[in-house]
Amino acid sequence: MPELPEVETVRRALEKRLVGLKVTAYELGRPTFYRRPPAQALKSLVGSTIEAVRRRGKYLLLSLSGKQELALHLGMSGRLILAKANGSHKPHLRFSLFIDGQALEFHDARRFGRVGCRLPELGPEPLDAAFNAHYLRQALRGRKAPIKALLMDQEIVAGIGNIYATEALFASGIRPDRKAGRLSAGEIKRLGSAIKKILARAVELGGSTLEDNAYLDPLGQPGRFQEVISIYGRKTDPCGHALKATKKPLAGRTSLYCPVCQK
DNA sequence: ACGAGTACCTGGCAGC
DNA sequence: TGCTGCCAGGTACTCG
Repeated sequence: MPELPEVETVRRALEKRLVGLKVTAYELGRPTFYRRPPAQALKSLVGSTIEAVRRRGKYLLLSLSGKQELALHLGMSGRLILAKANGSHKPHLRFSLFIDGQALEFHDARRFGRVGCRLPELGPEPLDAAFNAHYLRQALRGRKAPIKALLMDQEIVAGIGNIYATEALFASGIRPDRKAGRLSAGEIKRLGSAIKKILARAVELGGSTLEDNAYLDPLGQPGRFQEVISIYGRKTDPCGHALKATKKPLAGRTSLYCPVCQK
């Protein structure tokens, strides 16, 4: 599932291959009713040059000449693929941008992705200095929601989803259903550092590609963070303890933890 | 303001 | 084997 490390990996690949090139055409995939890509927004890009590829949280931003910007969210199954410009016609292709002999294709089986969307309010980037123990303490103060739900709240910190929230809580020894406002200063400090460490490592390894292959980079390469994942999608933790799921889902998500290592 | 719950979509898989 | 039904996920919405 694309979270910050996966989107950042996509960003780097596109930046390397697309900056300075011109959009020559676009094409919509098979018509759909649910979240149809806005043809107008794509059309207005034709003739513009890609000046930068940026990222904010899980959003990818194509900055083009003429102050144009196209925001993309991959949802859970969205995939950006760089292909030869003759264009493929896979069933889940939603649109293609033709860029100097290449095609940038947006495929999205489950159609949770968004194109040409406006960015919502987003909290700090977790790898920036502004995201630190002090900030996190302020943000969690008095909150009664489970800590995992707040880690996945994009207004508190941008870019974390189920995989990295699960891993960060395991690494800092905190149960996902603890009330956020009840964490000690020490726990918050550990949690903040764990988030930074895990996300930075995941970016280095090119993100996580789980068994379902939901995520592949624009050249079709899988990430390697799944090789060092401690508990997400596993049955036992690295010590061999059987993992448990919380009784209630948190923020609507099943939540895995180690009943021995997480307090 | 906050927390909980739900709809949206569809491939894949468990269970019959 | 073939079917049904449920689950996964992020966001935006509603409701209390």
